[in-house]
Amino acid sequence: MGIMKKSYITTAIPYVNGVPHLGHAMDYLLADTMRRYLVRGGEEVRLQAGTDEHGSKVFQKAEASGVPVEKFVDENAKKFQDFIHALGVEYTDFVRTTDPEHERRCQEIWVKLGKYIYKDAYEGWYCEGCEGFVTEKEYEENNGVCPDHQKPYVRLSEENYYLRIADFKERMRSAIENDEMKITPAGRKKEFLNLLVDMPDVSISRPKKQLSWGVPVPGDDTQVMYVWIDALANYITVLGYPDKDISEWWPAEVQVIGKDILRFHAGIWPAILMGLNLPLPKNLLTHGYITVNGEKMSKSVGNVVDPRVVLDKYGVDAFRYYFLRHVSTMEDADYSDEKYESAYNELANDLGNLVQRLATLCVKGEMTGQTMIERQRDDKFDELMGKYEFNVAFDYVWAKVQGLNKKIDTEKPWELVKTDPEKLVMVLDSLVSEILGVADLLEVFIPETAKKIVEIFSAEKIVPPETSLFPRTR
RNA sequence: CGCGGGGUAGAGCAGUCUGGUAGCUCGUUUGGCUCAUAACCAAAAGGUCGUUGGUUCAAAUCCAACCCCCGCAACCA
Repeated sequence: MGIMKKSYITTAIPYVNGVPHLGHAMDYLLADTMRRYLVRGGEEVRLQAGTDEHGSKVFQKAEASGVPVEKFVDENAKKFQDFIHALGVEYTDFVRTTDPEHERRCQEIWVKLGKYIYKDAYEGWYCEGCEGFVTEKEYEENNGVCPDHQKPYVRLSEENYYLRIADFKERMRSAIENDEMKITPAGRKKEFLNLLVDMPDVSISRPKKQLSWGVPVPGDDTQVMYVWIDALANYITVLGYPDKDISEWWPAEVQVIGKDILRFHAGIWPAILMGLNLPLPKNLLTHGYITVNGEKMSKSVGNVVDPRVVLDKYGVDAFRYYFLRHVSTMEDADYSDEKYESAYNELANDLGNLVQRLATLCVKGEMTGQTMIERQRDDKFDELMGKYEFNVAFDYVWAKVQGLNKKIDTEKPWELVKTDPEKLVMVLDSLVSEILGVADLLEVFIPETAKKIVEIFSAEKIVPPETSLFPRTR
């Protein structure tokens, strides 16, 4: 056996301003599915997760709730960690941007990027009440007066540090075009390449008086890092950069992101990496949004679905089943309670019932369990997983589940019990071996259930589970 | 003339890049089965593929024009 191949997978780090969201769940599920798939193929995989904890919004929110900001972010980081665990997602590394090690490493990265950073003035409309700038569009919509403070905006200019994106544009474009850094799906790649043409240099700091809760800019007491370097660098600081040689793990095999943050991960992040002379990630896997009953989730409409509530409804594997099979890996997709329930019924009817009936038949045939001796290669499955079409791959596995139900009907083992005990054993033997093969594939998507199936059909004596895998709810 | 996504069976979708008998899941109807969770299996019904025109032996697919729906300020992934 040679040395195990090593792969690194990352998830976007959520801003701890809010609570876990269905979008975060997609990040974690996709990354975890890929991780399980690679591990199944014999690779050693590190999966990063983390939280983005700086910024004035977090600071203000902590103040408003009367909690010290350190405690506030501790509590919120914990919420996300609990959530990730509840999803059955197993990360190997967790990074918090307020971790002193991360902060120190960010400062070192800033220094290394020195020659691509310059200072310039930002000029815009500013509200003295909000202590913040507004966009030109907001200015026009509010007719030049801040609606919160009834004060007219003033034209103000402030000093910011900028990262010179222009220096890297050409290399970024070619890396994306020739899939050196592959953006999936292809449509988003095109979309971003268009966007890249006009991409301006990016402001990477704020005056300290405006943004106190953040990483100080090295060598300038008056400035604090704005989100970009602080947040994006997490992917490598968690590996130990720049203290450690990270070439074992970096470049990442895949970085999972939502479609809204593609521009930062395809535009700013590669600039940082190039500035540090580090290779670009091999893949950016971009997923869509989840809508609810066909509508965009929004706090003001009040239709935000709390994933933790959904999770509690039928358990973690039902959740994973829905969001990995019935939600397109890359495109937007819809959630509704009705659809969720109907998906649960599929689990119960197709898979739960299959396990139940096959185990019962095995009792009649007095079957002993099998251990899987050799994993079968499955080219079709590998092809789909390789394209990150997880939902299609899941469909493909599900067809195997349905195929087993068909096979039982065709072979009629319950008749063989009376007529042909020898053939019965043969038939059941092959069914057991096939269901173990299916369970092996299912482990990638619904690990808890897969494990139960393996336990049942590899036991010394096969018996149906005491409680069915997915009990009916109505 | 802003940008993007979409319009295929009652519902949700695939197929469009690379033209060749229109497919999947759910639902509906009928039948089968009784090992199983009112499950499972089989068969059937159901579509002028948004509209119009063009290219072609052949168009859901390629080309052109048009119509309709949904996103694109902020909270928010």
